[in-house]
Amino acid sequence: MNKKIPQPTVIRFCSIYQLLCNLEKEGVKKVSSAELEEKTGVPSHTIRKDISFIGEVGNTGSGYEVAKLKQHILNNLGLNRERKACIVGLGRLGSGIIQWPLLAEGEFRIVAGFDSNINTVETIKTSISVFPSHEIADVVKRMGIELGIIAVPPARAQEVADRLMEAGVKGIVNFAPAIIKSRRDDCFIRNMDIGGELRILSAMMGMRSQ
Amino acid sequence: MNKKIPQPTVIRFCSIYQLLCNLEKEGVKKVSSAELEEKTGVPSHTIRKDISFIGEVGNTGSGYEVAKLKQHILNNLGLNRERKACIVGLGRLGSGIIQWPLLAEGEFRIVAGFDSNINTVETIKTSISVFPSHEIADVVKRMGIELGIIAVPPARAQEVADRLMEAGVKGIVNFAPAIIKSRRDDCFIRNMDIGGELRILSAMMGMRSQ
DNA sequence: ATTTTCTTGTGAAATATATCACAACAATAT
DNA sequence: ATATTGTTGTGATATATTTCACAAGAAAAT
Ligand SMILES: NC(=O)c1ccc[n+]([C@@H]2O[C@H](COP(=O)([O-])OP(=O)(O)OC[C@H]3O[C@@H](n4cnc5c(N)ncnc54)[C@H](O)[C@@H]3O)[C@@H](O)[C@H]2O)c1
Ligand SMILES: NC(=O)c1ccc[n+]([C@@H]2O[C@H](COP(=O)([O-])OP(=O)(O)OC[C@H]3O[C@@H](n4cnc5c(N)ncnc54)[C@H](O)[C@@H]3O)[C@@H](O)[C@H]2O)c1
Repeated sequence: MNKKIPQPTVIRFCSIYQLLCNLEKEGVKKVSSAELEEKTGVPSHTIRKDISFIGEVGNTGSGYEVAKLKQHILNNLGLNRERKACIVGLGRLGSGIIQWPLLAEGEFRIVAGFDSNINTVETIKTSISVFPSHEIADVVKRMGIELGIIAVPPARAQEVADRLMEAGVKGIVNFAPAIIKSRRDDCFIRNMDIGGELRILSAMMGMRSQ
Repeated sequence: MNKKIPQPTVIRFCSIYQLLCNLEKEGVKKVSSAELEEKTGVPSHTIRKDISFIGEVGNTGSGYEVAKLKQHILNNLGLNRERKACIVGLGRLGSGIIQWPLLAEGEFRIVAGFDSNINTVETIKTSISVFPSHEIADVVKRMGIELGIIAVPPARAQEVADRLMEAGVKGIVNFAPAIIKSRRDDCFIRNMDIGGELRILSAMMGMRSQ
């Protein structure tokens, strides 16, 4: 363990973590790599290899304890403290998302919203604080915000991302159908675009092989 | 060209396609692999290697014509005809998504919605047809629907996916925070979960290296 | 006309990831 | 007690992907 964890492994861990949360809610106590394969489609030897990067945590002969494996992933992925997030763009999508200020299983909390339209800022009804977007730098630093969610029109996405990075945000989820680039090697970006996902599916369908 | 296109290449093409659409709207006519690197962060040699899988399309010395490269990707990814999609789960998220029946740049059209709550089906105000979810198999076959979007609670996601696959859907975008598995090798699944994306960012942040 | 500057396309090499195969051990059955 | 079955963890191997390096050709400059 403690070697560098491959990126595909990190991404699978995040899926498996969600699965473990759901299993725990169902009252499942133990799970084997074969059962995880059955539920995720990821081959059991890949799952075991993944887990080997974060140390021995299973029981030879009887598999993994759900709670223990979950906690182990939590610790190794740095999810064991709540991180603060903000959202930029309070239109239809953004104002929907802030209705769930707690995200994932409570590992993230949206604490601030921004919009360039002062009218939106003044009239929106929400439980979190909202600000005009020229206050991004101030508020992000003051509140210790580490993550940003972008829900502005595509043509504005890169400039908003640049501002968030400038303010010190270290991770960005972008909902705009625009490819935005990290200009800092200490900030990571994930794009979430339903159109893009449909294109990927469409292309895979045309090639008949996962 | 015409070899099997690697999956990471397919995914990058989908990003680059969106970028080319946006560039075209801005009136940009030509672009080089170095400029694409500047805009996406993907190294120029990777971009050129990717493009080499779909044949020669650039001009030595002067780069790529935006319209031509875009069309070339469109053809090779099988995006050159509109595909029909349906959405299952017409709650807050699902009823929001059907307000945009045309997705991506018009390559996809949502033509039907389903919900298990008959009251929702009867009262929802929308321009697309809605049905109780026991009619999934019928409607999917009748309308020639190829893609499904899942927006039901996580505990219901796998059963809905199974029904869609049974009905003949070949690609699924899942918004529920649940890992769902394809039980058929001719159906592909993409999960879109903001919580999962935040976890991935969080993990990357903890490891300081993309 | 000739030189210089760009740029693509692609085999070859390097790196990263996934798969295999099995020793080691625990649980269960006989 | 012993045999059988089930399961993990991990080196070794195979496969996939990325990066490199440069020939070849077009455009621009001189
Ligand atoms: N709504 C959806 O279901 C959906 C689906 C797919 C993609 N998207 C994408 O998500 C993004 C948001 O969609 P939407 O429907 O909420 O759009 P919207 O037009 O309703 O809202 C955009 C908001 O961003 C604000 N804004 C604009 N420029 C800004 C800036 N520079 N700084 C801060 N705020 C700014 C606007 O004032 C507005 O409130 C868009 O990029 C859209 O393409 C949305
Ligand atoms: N709303 C968001 O912004 C958001 C954010 C993150 C994740 N999600 C996820 O997206 C999914 C939908 O969220 P939502 O807020 O729209 O939930 P919701 O409760 O508002 O809507 C769910 C809808 O699904 C229907 N449904 C339930 N079981 C069904 C079945 N078996 N077949 C067909 N329809 C069924 C319900 O009748 C309801 O209309 C959930 O999994 C949620 O966790 C939503």
